[in-house]
Amino acid sequence: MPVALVDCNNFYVSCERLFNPKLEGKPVVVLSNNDGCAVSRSNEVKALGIKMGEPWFKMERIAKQHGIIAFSSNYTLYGDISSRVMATLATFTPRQEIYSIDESFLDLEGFPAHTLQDYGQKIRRTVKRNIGIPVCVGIASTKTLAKLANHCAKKNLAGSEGVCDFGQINESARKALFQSLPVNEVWGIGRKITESLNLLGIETVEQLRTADADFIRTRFSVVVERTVRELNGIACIELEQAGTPRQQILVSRSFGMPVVTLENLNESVTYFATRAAEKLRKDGSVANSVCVFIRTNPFKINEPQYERSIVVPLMQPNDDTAMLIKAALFGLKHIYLPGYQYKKSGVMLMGLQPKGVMQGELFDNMPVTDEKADIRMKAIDAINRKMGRDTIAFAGSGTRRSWTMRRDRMSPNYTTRWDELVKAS
DNA sequence: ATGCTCCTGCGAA
DNA sequence: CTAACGTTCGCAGGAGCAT
Repeated sequence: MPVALVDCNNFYVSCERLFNPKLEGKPVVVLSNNDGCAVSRSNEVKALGIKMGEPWFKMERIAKQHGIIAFSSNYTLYGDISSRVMATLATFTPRQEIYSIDESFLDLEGFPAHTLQDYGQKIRRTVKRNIGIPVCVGIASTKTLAKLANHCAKKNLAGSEGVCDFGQINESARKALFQSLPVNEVWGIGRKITESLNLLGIETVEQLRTADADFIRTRFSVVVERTVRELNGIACIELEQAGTPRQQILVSRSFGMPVVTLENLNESVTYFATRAAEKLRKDGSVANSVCVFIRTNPFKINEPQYERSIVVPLMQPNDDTAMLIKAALFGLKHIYLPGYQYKKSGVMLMGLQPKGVMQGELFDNMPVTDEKADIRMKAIDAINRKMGRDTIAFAGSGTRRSWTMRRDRMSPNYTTRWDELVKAS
């Protein structure tokens, strides 16, 4: 019954601080790709009123004023730290769901109820000692409630000291707490649904919990109905353990500067298709179609706008980079129009299925694996894994890459590159 | 009336 | 100096189509 949600505090900022302790106590922010928006904020930055997702250029003035230190996002570093945290958390439960780069659900079924608060503290201490990352723990009878409990732990509500176990608070305290929490704090209740709920007079978590589930289902959806039931302690959302492969793979980026020519778009699309194909093979899947899209900058309202995508079916379900690039470029040629300032492109692999058991209708449409291509891609993957990305690349992805994203504020890859670690020290 | 595929909207981190 | 606003994934529901 009981489940814990462990969530790292200000995760990307905490990763940066791990290798640069001078950042402790200072206002630190990590920016999204292309140094665009704030995606992780230290408590000092939050206190300055800077919101999640705020564009960097809008906060630059206040940032200079208060000495905010900004980093480009270093996903190689965060991914590596994340896997260490997750491995540590795995030792605390027989069943773990890694929900995101900085969050994990732990099944605590069978653990004595009165020991859970201490167990949560033990988890915090261990992660802090072994990895150095601060985390908060929420414990409750459903995943939705555990998320909410985690929020309370983060805000230090109900005297939680980093761990909040809803099983340990009495009914009247729980009610008061839920009445004080706005409904948008609930997992699954975003901007739009909050607006609609507010129009119906539902503004607090307690009001949503006591709402009529059938009414909520007809007025909203089965998803929101499940949320209401979960708030009442009825588990509707299963713990998902790793194993189910992805159904689609998307690789896309905004460009550091506007792109006009088909040649440059070709380069970017070749590069993205290459990255996507690597993920596909890592999953052990094949794709049956490739979607490619391009678009101008929607924030430049005075410039002519254009956005288009196209799906290119493949003859056979496939995981060969060369074939996927070919399909993507074929699609791009059809949707490209000259004369626009393009800001972004992307490649999506769709109709994914496991490579091993590609089902065919007996004779018709039987997938034939191209063994030579297979061996070629395996060799390239192995070399790039060992020697670094793009040691062997497809020529079409270019070498100057004028379109690559801005990353002016990168920290070194402390844990994955010896040379960068040495330079940093 | 029923069952599909495709597309869009929404939410999450 | 200016201009500068993320990425990736799954799910549900409705539209459109075929049967």
